[in-house]
Amino acid sequence: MNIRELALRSGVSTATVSRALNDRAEVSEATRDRIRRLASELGYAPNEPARTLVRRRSDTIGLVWDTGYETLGFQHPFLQGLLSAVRNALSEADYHLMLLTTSGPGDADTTYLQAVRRHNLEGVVVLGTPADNRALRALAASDVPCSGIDVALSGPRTVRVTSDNAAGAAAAVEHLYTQGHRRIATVTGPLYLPPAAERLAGFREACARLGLDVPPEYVVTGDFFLNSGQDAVRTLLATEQPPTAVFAAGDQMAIGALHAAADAGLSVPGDLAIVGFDDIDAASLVRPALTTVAQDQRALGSAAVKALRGLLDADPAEPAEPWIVPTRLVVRASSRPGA
Amino acid sequence: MNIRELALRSGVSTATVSRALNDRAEVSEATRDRIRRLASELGYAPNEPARTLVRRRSDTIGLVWDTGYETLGFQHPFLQGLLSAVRNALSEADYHLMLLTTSGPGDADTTYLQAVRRHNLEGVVVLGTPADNRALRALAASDVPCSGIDVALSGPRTVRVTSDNAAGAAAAVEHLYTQGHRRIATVTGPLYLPPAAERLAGFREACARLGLDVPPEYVVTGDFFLNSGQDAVRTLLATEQPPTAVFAAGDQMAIGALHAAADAGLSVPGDLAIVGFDDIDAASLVRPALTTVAQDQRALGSAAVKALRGLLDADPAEPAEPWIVPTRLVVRASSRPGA
DNA sequence: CCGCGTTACGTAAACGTTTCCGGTGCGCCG
DNA sequence: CGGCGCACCGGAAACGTTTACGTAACGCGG
Repeated sequence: MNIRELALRSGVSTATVSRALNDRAEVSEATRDRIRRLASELGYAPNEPARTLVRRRSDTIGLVWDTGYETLGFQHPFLQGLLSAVRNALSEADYHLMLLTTSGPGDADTTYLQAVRRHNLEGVVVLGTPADNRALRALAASDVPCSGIDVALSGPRTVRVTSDNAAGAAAAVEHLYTQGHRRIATVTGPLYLPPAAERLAGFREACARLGLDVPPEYVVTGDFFLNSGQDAVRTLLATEQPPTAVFAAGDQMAIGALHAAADAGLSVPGDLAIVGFDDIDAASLVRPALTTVAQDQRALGSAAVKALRGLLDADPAEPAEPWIVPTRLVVRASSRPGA
Repeated sequence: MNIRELALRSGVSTATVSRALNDRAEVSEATRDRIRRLASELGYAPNEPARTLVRRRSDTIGLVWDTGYETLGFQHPFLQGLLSAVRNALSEADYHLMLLTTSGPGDADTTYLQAVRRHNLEGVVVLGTPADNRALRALAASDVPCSGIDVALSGPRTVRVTSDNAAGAAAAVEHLYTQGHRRIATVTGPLYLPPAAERLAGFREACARLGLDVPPEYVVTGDFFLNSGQDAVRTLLATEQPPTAVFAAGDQMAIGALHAAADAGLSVPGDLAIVGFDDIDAASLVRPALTTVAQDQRALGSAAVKALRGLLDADPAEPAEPWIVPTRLVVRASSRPGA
């Protein structure tokens, strides 16, 4: 069932059918309706490859997400929600989605780019992948529009969308402050990662604004994993003036902090309040449930495709400015004395 | 840079170039190498839409995954690993991956099918989506090969791949038995879901084989969410002969069980041992860490594409039998007295 | 030397669309 | 009533491949 057959059955030419299905003006309303009805009756589906061949655009964008769990590095805490959000935002804008891969690490360093060119992709969104990937750098350096969530691409047509890490961290501090805490420590992520650095900056800014002293030993760097949070709190509790609250820049570390507090015989939040970042699934499952700075996954996803679409019909000359989406503080038992 | 231009620069015809790049035999080794070198020099990438148009196959399979977190029903516990595994297995087999969507709930009930036909997809794998979806049923009923992970499609060319739920549950029971437990209860998932039913069956089989009595009140049905596990254990502890161990058919319910035990002042695993199923991220984060029946996500993913490929070049007449991939018991503190 | 099989390549026809360039009718203004 | 614009539609050329078919050149047995 192709357009020719449909044209025969409708008694018109293929040109008219094409115009009818694509809502062109040069076709009478009567024949348009007739053709459409017949098309859906016969279950006609236009052949996309043929369309993109002649139109020279595919209405398809690519999705780069290549941190398999095999690479034991940083792993994005909530891919699932992000992916869902990106998918929905794209399908609302009538785009199709194709997953990209560098098949194997030792492969050519242009694989992403190759795939984009082969399929006529109009842009890509990059998700939770370390930016030091060779193929990714080549892609960003090209003229392909790239929108990275939590990853800073450097290239002529790239844009970064991210949560407002600084404001989120600041909100955490303010929350602890209003709960009466004055000695607040933090455990950070690896500071070469932009989100980790921004969260620390927000922490410092809020403390300064509130007039809180932050002695050097109150800032300990972790690696976003559970153990580093546990270790950090252990050393924090061994200081002369232990903090009464700690802000962990990631939920896994925050849960590690929970464990360290329990090991020390401290009650949370009574003796030590704890706030995390991300709102991963486990945050609401642990006991006490974790207060945390939630990232709005849906907003991140749709911002990423909005940013990408902006890139698509923007002047390639002017650089796009980053998209910052707000966070939301979710107060749970780990910081709420009443609970 | 298309094949014509490449042919001009190579001094041969487009036919020869095509043959050289596709490893056809009717081309001399010398010219083949020359053309390939030139192609990679010029950064030539063949136009996939044009290829699929003439070859009538796209080398692309679709991925159905439409349980947004918005539909508050059952959500697959570990999409991330599965997706990664599927992607890797497919790219190793030189297939491309396209994400499908039914844009909106009230849409036509043939959306998946439409997308498959439009893009010439050769098959789809279905992931963590409730099977009562209209669009999904229409897809399964068609002649499109469908491989479902943890979802039983009914149609002429469908296959289901799943963990060995029964054996996994049995392994959990055996483990508890060798730890000395004789009064073992279970909290199940919704029994209309195949995995939940199979896990219960495995539980019963193992108990029978080991000569364990399973009074009716030892089997309580939950909904895979945390609260149901907590409630279940609360009622279990209120029975005349409370169990000394409980097998929860999902990790979230197992964590709920952990909470209920803590609320009752019971120590885990001393007073009550707990085993879960799935090995979600949180399982290793909670305290005590959860013993659980881990599903092998990588194996599930690659089994799904193997099953699909089997479907592709199998006789459509004979029905494919399901693929069962083994589970692995991960023993952690919640069932190990020594810890 | 003729015929024939094989190897290596070229010619051109598809694949299913979209769109440019027309070409009908028809109404309407002058 | 002639001409002109407009609304509607058809013919055909693209888009970039693959591949069936044809055809040279060449080796080789008879």
